[in-house]
Amino acid sequence: MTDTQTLYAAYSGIIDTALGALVSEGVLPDDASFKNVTLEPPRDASHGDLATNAAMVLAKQAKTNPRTLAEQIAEKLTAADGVVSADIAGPGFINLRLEPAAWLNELQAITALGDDYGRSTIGAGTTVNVEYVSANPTGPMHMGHCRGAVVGDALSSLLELAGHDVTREYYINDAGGQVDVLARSVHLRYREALGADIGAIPEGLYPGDYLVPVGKALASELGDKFADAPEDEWLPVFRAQAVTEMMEVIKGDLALLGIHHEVFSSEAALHQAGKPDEAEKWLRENGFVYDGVLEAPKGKAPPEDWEPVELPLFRSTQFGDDQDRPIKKSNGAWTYFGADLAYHMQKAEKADELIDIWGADHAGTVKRIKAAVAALSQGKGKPTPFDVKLVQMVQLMRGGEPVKMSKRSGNFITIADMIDEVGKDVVRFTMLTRKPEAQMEFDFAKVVEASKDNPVWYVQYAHARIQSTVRKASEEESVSPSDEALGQLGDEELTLIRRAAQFPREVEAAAKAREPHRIAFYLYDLATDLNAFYSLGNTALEKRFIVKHDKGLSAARLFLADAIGQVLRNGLRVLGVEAVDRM
RNA sequence: GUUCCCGUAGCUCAGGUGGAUAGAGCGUUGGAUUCCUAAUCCAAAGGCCACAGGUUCGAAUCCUGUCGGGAACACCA
Repeated sequence: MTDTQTLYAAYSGIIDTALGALVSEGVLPDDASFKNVTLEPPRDASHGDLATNAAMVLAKQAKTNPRTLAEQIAEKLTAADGVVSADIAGPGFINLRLEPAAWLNELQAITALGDDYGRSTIGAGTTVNVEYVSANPTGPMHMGHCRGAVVGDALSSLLELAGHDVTREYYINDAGGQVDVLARSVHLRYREALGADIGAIPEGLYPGDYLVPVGKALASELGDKFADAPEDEWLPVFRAQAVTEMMEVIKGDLALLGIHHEVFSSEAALHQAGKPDEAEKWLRENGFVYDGVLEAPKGKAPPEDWEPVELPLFRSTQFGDDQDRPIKKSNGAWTYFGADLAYHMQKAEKADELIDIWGADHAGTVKRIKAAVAALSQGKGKPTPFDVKLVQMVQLMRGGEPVKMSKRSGNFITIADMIDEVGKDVVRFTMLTRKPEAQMEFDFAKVVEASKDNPVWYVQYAHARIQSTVRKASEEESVSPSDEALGQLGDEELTLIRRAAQFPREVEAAAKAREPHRIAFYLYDLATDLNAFYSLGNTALEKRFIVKHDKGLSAARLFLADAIGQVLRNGLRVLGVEAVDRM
């Protein structure tokens, strides 16, 4: 092996070669598909080093039964380099036993590849646009935005590691009614800054103190020329200014989380560029948009002012939606959906694939936007895969009690508050310790606990332990180990190496499934193995990483420790969590 | 009423797009330290994978229905 190749990649290749040989021998058909063939650790380590389901998956295509095919595959595999034996077990699994050096090579691969260990090419350089956060620019980020932000960012990093070219994008909703409300709220603060007595903030405006400085800035910049002017004179000015200020606030909050988007797209700019009109024109020509009358809302009392009106409707029912959806309002303005549809068309022009991360409260709009992307991208001859990931609610707790929040008074828990209290790493890691589509609790007391019950702490602790050990080593112990020394590593070390070797597979599986949380769980398992091995040294001095009077063995163990540390770092980097050296 | 998500050990959760005997942590019980970081480790007990059907060599995983929990059902964003 001249190239540095990871173990699973190498043996996947060997299996492909064996299967290829069977194709040329006519055992398997020429058009056999190997796509469901997997190579994985056997259920029980005593079965061997690697297991493949190839025979079971391909039996049908070979028109034979799994065990017969398994024998033919096993024969080829036994002859392969580095394979000691290939046994058939259960319904047709093939268990491979490897020469011990195979695993030791993996350690060398980890060290040689360093930060690139785990990097994959399955993404094949395709471009993926991940849109996440996209919080309305009306105030600081609060708790509700946090999970989607972290999941989107970790997913982006994961896809990059898996070989995709990722664009992180933020959609600024700066065109709807809520930014007018923002502008009015700022105007009030502006008058306040000029000395007016504004009294209580009226119902329907944003009451938060964070607008006070914006008002002050505008007062000193503009003087009092808009203090008593009619609204239509100052509204555009205040709106633009307020959105700019709020985006600065939001970018600051995101930076606290370690998140940086490459692209910020403005809804207002989209309108100015006439994108929604373009989209509508195309959709009408192709029969996806027609003028029609909406049905009254079902299942609950219709709004008092509801009356049937003819609107331009998008045929989302063709794609499984309950009803067709309006792209324009009766006053002629675009609906959010109308603009969003054009926005996705714009994104699809620049990327091979789109992913949106949304809060679960938007679940009801998934069908229509997926329908729109399907209609537009297929129609334009470039079908673009598009996935919407919904992140469920986070319930904030403190010592088992729900944290009360009142959005009305502007007294909500901001992301800045959270990070201030528990730190960025804790927030990020904790958000990734549950699959996103399940609801979760975030307990301020629990997440800072220093115990095995707290995954963030536990994983960082494992890394700090390794670093501490490495620091303790003498110069002769810190050298590259000889082959003989590496050969002294036994079963207990192998358990650890086996787990480490899973990392590249874990990255690929997580990337394919678009599930960054798997990396968090993997790291926890790796940390468990590390701590288990480390503890052996508490009762048996000869099992420590650093063994007195045995420089060779110490060098081999330290080499192992270093490799595990490298894998922990690589995984934590995907999650955007610091790998600390001391705790 | 409709749509979406969830239902796995007493509790909190994993479970690699169908594979071998169902996995962790907490809690319970019993152990381990001349410690390179014990904020740790080892072991035991604990399961009708909500329920009922279906698909096939094989289902916690896929399909249908039922029951529970959550969320959303504007021309709002």
